[in-house]
Amino acid sequence: MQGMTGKNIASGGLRERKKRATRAALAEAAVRLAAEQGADNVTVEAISAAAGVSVRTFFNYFDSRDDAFVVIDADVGIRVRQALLDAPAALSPLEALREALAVELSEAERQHELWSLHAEVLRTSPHLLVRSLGAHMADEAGLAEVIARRLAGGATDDDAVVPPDDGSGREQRPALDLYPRLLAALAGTAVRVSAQHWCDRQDELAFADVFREVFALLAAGLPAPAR
Amino acid sequence: MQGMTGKNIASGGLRERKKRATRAALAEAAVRLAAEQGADNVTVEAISAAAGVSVRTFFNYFDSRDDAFVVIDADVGIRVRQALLDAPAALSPLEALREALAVELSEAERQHELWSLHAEVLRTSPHLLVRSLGAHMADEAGLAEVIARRLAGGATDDDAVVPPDDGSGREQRPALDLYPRLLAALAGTAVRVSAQHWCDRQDELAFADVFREVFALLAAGLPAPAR
DNA sequence: TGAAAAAATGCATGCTCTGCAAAATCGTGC
DNA sequence: GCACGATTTTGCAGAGCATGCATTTTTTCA
Repeated sequence: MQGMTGKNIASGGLRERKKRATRAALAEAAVRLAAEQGADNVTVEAISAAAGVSVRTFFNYFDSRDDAFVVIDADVGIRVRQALLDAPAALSPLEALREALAVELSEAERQHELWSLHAEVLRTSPHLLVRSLGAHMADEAGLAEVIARRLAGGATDDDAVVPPDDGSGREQRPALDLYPRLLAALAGTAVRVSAQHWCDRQDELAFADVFREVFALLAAGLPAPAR
Repeated sequence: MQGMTGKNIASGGLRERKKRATRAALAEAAVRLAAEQGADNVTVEAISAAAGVSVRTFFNYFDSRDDAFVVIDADVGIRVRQALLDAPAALSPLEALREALAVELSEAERQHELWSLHAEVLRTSPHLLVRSLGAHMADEAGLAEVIARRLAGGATDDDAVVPPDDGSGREQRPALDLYPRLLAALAGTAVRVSAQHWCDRQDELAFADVFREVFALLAAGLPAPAR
């Protein structure tokens, strides 16, 4: 494996691919085991064994055991933000938001079985549902930032994806404006509500369609940006 | 428990009052300690000691250490739901919701210092912020249920407060309608966004006022119920 | 006051999570 | 191919979290 002189294709080096694989394996193992025997009865040891790594390695990938149940796809947040930045300038912030999320949700529906199990796990252990909800909303902050950037006037300087908040909380940010936050909150709300609704009537409708409907309902009243 | 010589006044027996006090003491101790030395460096032992109870007792009140940082007021959810049920029938669901929450937020502002500390703790440890956000949203489900009841036609049969979801998840509920959920989600969103905004411009504005403004912005577009 | 109910406590136990250092693996230049 | 630096994995030890159970203390009410 030497001649890899120029191979930073889609996924990046081999090392990174392996990391993604390991992470995905851990997350999937966690969800499957939890669906079988209940999340509370699944130890980190069992998850690690199922994924073929050591316990210590598990904690190199997840901050806590519950994270493995909650964070199925670690960088969905990054992808959405990137999609927002890449969206054609002609789209209003709301439209761009709607499209970016709809695409992401359609993608998720491809792995229908895994997400179904995930939903079941969350349904049977409210403790994890709370964590999941919280995790979703943590993304809203990053979303608001990107929206603010877009509103501020494209700022196509680099289009480098905004990294997720490192969580240190050190850096005092310049007090985000209200409107971007409302947009982000609305988007998050739409995702959440449609997820709930979709979970109830599972298989009857396409997730993305439910989402578009809910999004439209919520968005109908938001005043247009001042610009 | 038949005698009960007419003493179930506002606070209910002495026993219950003591429990509330202990719980409050633990929560306050947790927040103060966390604000001082960082949440990560606060052990359950320290919290328990500060509140004057044993470690084992701590876990009789909170399911986990983090809960003590997050759940400052355990039954705010119950109060809001009760307020919704008690609200005059003349008010639209949105108005009732807005008033109930505004009252609650004003109450919270009375203990301004404690909430300030709480906000600081959440700001400095994102881990807890996620939990807090999740906890808020767990309330939305209960809220949606009460709203649905109100929409369904008052149903003043008993006006007994709806107990918080026991979290067992056993009972398959009859698939809540979409509209109540949207209303609940909107309310939760308003609380969250206004809390964020208020945290940035601390002391400049009254929390309740920010909330009303945000609520109005969000509500402006929600279509009226179909009935 | 005395008995029943509820709460607090101590103890034992298993699991979670972190820091540290050694071993295995990967990426790269030669 | 091979060696060297960088990254990742792993084991181990230790602190802290969380729960079940039996016991003691407190509250309630007759």
